[in-house]
Amino acid sequence: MVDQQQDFLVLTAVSNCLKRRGQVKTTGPLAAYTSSSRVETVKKRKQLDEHLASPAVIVEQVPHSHLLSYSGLACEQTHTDDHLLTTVEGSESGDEETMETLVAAETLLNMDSPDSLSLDQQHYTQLYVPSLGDAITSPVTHQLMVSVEDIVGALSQPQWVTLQRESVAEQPKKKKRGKKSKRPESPTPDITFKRGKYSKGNTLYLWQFLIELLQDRQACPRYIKWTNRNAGIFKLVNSKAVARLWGKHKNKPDMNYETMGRALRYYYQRGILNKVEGQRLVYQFASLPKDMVFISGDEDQEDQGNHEDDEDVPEESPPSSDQSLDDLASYEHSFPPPPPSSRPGYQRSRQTSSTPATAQRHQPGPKSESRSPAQRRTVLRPLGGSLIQQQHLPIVSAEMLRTLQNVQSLQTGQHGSVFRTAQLLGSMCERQAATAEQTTGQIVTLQLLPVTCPVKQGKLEVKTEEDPDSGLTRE
DNA sequence: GGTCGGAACT
DNA sequence: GAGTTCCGAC
Repeated sequence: MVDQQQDFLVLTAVSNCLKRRGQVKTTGPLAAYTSSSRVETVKKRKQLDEHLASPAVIVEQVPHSHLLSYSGLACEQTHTDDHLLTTVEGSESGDEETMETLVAAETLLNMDSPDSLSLDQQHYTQLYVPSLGDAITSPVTHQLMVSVEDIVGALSQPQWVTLQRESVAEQPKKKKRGKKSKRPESPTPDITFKRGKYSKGNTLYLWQFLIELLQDRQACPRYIKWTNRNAGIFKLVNSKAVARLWGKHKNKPDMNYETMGRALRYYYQRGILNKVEGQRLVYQFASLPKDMVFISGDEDQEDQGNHEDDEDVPEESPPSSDQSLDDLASYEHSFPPPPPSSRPGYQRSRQTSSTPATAQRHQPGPKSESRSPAQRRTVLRPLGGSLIQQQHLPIVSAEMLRTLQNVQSLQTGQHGSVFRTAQLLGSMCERQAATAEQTTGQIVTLQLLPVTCPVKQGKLEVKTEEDPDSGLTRE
């Protein structure tokens, strides 16, 4: 039984990892066991014990299953389908309101569903180590585009990077007319989030929302896109659509770009955003989470400082800014939000999180508070050491590796079964890398493949499957 | 139509 | 506190 539970320790983490990556669903006792609900942990462990004799986990590819995680729904496809059939409420007349009836928008906006996990919860993997007696909440790193080396290095690196200001932004900002703002500076949040900060309501701040969109293949680059991802510069390709989505998220049906833009402008004062002058609808994050997921082809080719990472061709031609909001309809109909594992900025250590602004405070340079427009120019450092991998090659989740690290830190004698499992998984990753390197001739990051992990009598069997995306075949 | 920031408001 | 709404000016 101990071995079984230890295997579950690994399987739980693996399952969580895969679910966040949107590649799997879990059913059976493990699905419950891997719930992030701490309250239910003990109860579910009992369920686990009762079901250990039966096949404990089914891991399989689920199209768009990450949408479930994104919206905090249970990882059941049937549930998904039901949800996808839901019609967004508040349909209004007029062409611009077409999007209001779109299904996927609600999915996006269900990010703050009361049923959804808090961001904190989503980013913690709960490991139950029977021999330790208590549930251990292990901070996990969600990093989709990373190399193994980067992952290792990341564990001791700051979670936010301060972004460089483009040269165009070095121009002194024109002095605004009128009096100096008497509005008190809202204190820039500290670099460390208190756990549970987002648990109430799960409402995203606007900057978080934008980052979410920038990591969503359906929104980026269609409605919002990077124009220079290394500098954190993005453009609201379809400002109306973005504002509409924001309004939907905030339950403000009258939201428009003018209003949303005011909120964005307040970010100037707080050092969260900069305006890229001379370019309409173009803003810059003062800093970005290091676990940003950059969607392939979401960056303007002409604006890239570094083209090494741009072998990807945009999947779709970016629309014009005045693109009909009907386009948003197609987006929302097909909207598959990114898996939680790719959620930005919320790379939680045990009790920390951060806003871009707060991260900046930890960088050399002017304080983010009370900065003059000229002071807003962010002191940049290159992102060469970033976790963000420059090439979009097969990857392995950092969470997975973290899990392996956690497992491997255990005592061999006490957790032999866990060790064996970790070794098995580790060797699987190595084989993936070797195969990929042979195929591409490049240094390759690892991608965790969909795996089938039936538990039989306390032993883990891992079968890899062909990865339909990479074209690489594994044993 | 985008941008800006003050002011009052939620 | 973090926007939202409205506004006049550019």
